[in-house]
Amino acid sequence: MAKPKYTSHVGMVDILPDESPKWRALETIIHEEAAKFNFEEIRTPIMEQTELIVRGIGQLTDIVSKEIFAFEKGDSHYVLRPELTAPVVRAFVEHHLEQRGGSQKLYYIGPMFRAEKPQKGRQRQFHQFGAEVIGSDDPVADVEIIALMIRIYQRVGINNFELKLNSVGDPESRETYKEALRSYLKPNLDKMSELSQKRFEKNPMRILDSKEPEDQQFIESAPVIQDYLNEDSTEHFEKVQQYLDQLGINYTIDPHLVRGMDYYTRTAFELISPDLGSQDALAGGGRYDLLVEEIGGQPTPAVGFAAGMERLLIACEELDISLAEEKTVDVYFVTLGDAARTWALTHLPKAREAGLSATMDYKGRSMKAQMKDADRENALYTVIIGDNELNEGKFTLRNMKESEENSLTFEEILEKLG
RNA sequence: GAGCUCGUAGCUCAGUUGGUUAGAGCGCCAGGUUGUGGCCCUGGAGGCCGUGGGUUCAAAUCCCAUCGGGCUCCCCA
Repeated sequence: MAKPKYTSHVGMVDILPDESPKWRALETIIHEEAAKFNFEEIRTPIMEQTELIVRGIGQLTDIVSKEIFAFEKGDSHYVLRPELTAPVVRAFVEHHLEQRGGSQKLYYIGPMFRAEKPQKGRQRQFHQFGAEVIGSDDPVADVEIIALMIRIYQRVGINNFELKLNSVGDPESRETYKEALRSYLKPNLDKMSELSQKRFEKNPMRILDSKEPEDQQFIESAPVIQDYLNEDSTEHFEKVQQYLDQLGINYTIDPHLVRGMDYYTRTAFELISPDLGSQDALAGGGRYDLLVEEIGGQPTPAVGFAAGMERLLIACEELDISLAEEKTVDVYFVTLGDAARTWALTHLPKAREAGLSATMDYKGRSMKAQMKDADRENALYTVIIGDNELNEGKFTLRNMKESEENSLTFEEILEKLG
């Protein structure tokens, strides 16, 4: 096929009319379930200051080091947001949302941008929904976040997934653990992957996440963080597990689960789907008790999740779940002649005021073509308007499914369909 | 950043060891029915065979490059 003159950028895809209904259906589910959990929606700009994202997510993370779309204009440094936790926290601090009292329970839906090579379940512009509880360090908040996340998948009809859970500790526990990890890894460091060697000093925990084959033997018998958690973190982690048990939410503890953003503390979790192939993470999240302060606010504990909408929709495809029903239009005005077209144009608003969806042909085509169009548009009814009908004030109402016709006044038609 | 693979009509794809005007199904438009959709029949529009270069009397077909898609590694949603 000859390439069109203009195309969308690599990894940035159009959501076309045949696809948009399922997106809208998914968004409706997210809004409804978030509302049931009493979360409020927040919408932040697509672009943020580079410094916020770098500080918030971490200089050494993959996201910041190689996946950021950034550019300058005048003195301002812009980035297209790669995730929304840091921006939401920025908004929380900037607008003093803590003054609203209680814990802020916020959720969002929107596009994110990461400059990666696209593949299945990975686009450069992709969409996430997510939720954050800012201002509580209670394990109840962690569990409510997880419950909301899972609830949305269940509403959609996706039930086969695995929840992986870990605690990455508070700063104190983490330092002790990192030291233990370093002394364990050090003797063999030269046998490990280049990537792991690079991470050794600054972020040795990410080594646990490595998939490099040469690293595996060392990772397997590495010390686990659970043994280094202090009393507070241990208790928090146990409470989270206890509450999940009480809610009947299944999970597996994965001591090697370390997430890609530096800001996580204590609870970390991921939702994995066997229906996705290589990019199998449906959603992920955790607690980030230090981020608010890092960004310039008062020390404020928080926890949240983010979920990939494309991946959710891929899972739906695999599971034959259809989120949206076939589109229909209530009534299609079929016109014969100019007088009929004028009549139709001026009566469409009346049908719409009566609560019906209503349309007509825009191209002055033959009756047969109009009927065909009405069929293609899944019109429930057609109203046939010609000279006879205009003279008598009665129109032919055709039920397209039953192929039955009645001769009725316009008022009778509205009453019947309304 | 690395690897594999594929680019022929709007879509899904045929195209025989290179050989005349490049095909099918679906979709689109129109007619068969001068006021009736779906089924059927007939016809039509629509392709510089991704792009550029090379080999050859001759290239959709062979070679090189390039761009784009898909998949994979890394990492993440």
